[in-house]
Amino acid sequence: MDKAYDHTLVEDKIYKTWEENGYFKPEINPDGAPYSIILPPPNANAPLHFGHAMYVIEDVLIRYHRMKGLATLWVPGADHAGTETQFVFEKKLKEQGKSRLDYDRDTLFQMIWDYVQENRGGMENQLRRLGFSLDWSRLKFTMDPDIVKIVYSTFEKMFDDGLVYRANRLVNYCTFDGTSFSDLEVVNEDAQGSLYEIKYPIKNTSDFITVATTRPETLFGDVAVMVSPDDSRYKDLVGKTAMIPLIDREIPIIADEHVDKEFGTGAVKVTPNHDFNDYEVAVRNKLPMGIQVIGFDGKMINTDGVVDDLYVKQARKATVEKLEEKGLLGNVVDRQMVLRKCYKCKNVLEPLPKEQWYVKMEPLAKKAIEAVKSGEIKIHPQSFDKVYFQFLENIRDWNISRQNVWGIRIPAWFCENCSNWEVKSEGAPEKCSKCDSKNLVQDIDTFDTWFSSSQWPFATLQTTKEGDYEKFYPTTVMETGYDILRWWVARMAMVGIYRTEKVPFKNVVLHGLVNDPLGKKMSKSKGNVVNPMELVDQYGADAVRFALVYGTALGNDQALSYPKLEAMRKFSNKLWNIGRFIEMNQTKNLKLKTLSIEELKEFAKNETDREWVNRVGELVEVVSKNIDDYQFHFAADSLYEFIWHQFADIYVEDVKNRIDENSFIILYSLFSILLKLLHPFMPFITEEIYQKLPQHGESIMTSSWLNNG
RNA sequence: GGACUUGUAGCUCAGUUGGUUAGAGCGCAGCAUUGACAUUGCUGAGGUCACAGGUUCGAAUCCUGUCAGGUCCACCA
Repeated sequence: MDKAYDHTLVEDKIYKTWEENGYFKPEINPDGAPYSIILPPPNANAPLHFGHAMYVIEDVLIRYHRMKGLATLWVPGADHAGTETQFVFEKKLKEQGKSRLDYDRDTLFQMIWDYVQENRGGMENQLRRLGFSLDWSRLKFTMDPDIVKIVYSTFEKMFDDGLVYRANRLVNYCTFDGTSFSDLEVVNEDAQGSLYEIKYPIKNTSDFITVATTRPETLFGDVAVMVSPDDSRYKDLVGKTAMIPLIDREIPIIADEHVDKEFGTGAVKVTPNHDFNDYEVAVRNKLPMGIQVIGFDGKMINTDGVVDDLYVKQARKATVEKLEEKGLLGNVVDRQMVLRKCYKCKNVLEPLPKEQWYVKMEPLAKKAIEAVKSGEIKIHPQSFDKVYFQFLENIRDWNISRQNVWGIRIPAWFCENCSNWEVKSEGAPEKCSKCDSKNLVQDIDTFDTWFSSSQWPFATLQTTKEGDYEKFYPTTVMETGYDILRWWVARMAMVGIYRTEKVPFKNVVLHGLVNDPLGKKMSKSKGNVVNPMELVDQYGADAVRFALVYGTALGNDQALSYPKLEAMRKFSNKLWNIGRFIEMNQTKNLKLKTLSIEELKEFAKNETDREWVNRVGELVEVVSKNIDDYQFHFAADSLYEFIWHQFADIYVEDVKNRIDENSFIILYSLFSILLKLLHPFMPFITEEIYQKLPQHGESIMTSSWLNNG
């Protein structure tokens, strides 16, 4: 063995051997009980970030259970990531001076498809470089035809069950990305704005009613002015007619509970097409919805020529100026307000009326809540179950339509003759089931990516290999970052239970975020993103893996620590040199032979040796228990402290001075056991040492956790 | 407004059902060693465990409150 461990000579070579020998497949333990994890599918076209490197936790679980003899299956996959990918692709187009609007739907889709196919391999090889023992023979992509088929059948079933419906409501619409979003994709941001007072003339009088608004440009879509029912100032005006300034359209003055008489002027304009609250007010008071005055391209429409074709921001300025000219503008005061922004492009979202597909969530949520309350699904750490319940208990219906081209197209057809919607999972319907018309047009929208990913556990297992679903579903563990508990985990629970009548996973294990060395969230815009692969190059995959697990309790965020990475690199070197010490002594004609803990208890005659046999025996228990309890940092900490500061510093130093045939066999046996205990965390170096020393099996990966060999 | 989470050594963090003298890595000081160790070993300094109460034989740990950071949810136009 070389004097120092060099990971660059080891890792790729070993991974290749593992993969070629089929060690990642559950079939290597054909008689074992099933243990399964579905990898949260990374975005197919993007390189991995540190969140993905945290999947090391899954590899620890898989490798540990594989060594315990279970039939372990870890299914890799890739996500088409609709909005994300189209966003990235459009940015590329923009660099070439193009936009999505320059292409027809099919061409654009094909371009993105090619782009994603080109990039897919990169992400997959990065998962390999991290040493993840994924069964690549079962690799799935969210756009595989068999997956799409399942997604379609779920949609059709939901439609038939009345859980999917089409409704014309206000949606969160991004006029830059050209699509609507669900409530989860809205980012609320505090901002400084202005509250404008605007005078609305009262019909047939010279009086005004003054409303306060942050959005003067939407007044063209007003359908009423409202006041609080118990506001004495306006009592006489309720029931009268006001005139919308600049266009002199007549609207009623109404009273509604929604109004806070202390706020602003106590009078509010009602614009149902451009404000969520106003929409509800209109429904409640049976008011008309009025006209849409902001288009889907972000430009004003239907303003009787006053500000038509101006973008919202310009329109606001222009409207205020025109109001001022006419003497209809009152005070303008600064106002702290909340802007609802697009999570992706950070522009302000417009509430706009649009017909979309919705999933009725309440019945689904009920069962998902029950699954956790009954303990059928366990969340680790448990404190996150509150977030889960909070989301599901207050859930609103889910808008699953996206106007992205990149995505799974919704299998719904509109009858242009009778306005009926046909939903068919297996190909276009020949004719309308209501009126027999053949004039059917498919919805151009695609599914929210999370709609397909909500089906991932059963969709993958139903399409990997014959018998997988029966054997491995429900999966044992779903491990992911806590940041997508609501986006993904809760939705998988709901849709999984709906489709399979079983929970999709028995345990949810949530890890924290990896922040930059200063503890700040890594983000491209801040420019503080560290590529995990560079650290793998520098420190080795084992050191990176161990550093991510060591010293951080499950579910807690961690700051990336270079000193810790360096410490773990040194730890691997320490391990290497214990191996080297053994190898060197072996050349002094000492026999290498490995015994199990039980055998060693018989074999060890002197008291010191017996004590160390017992201590290693205890460590086996501690590490096993901590992995069983998802307390990975305890396991890692115990291993680090014992191997270095007990085994190497004390035991090896002691044996050194009294080495003989028997003590050497004990030393070597104990070391072999330590290598195995460490293997789930540091797979490459433990394999390399294991194979450098004789009397071992062909791979530590497939060796037994408790029995030696 | 509601919820969650964090506050422990100079820095980054562990601290498991409350239980001797509160730990690790890095950093710092001193000594030793070229050995299995591109080093390592030994010794040491460094902590009012955010603050204030309370429960207890005993609190970093449990309870209440305060302060500070972070995150999420819901929000008055």
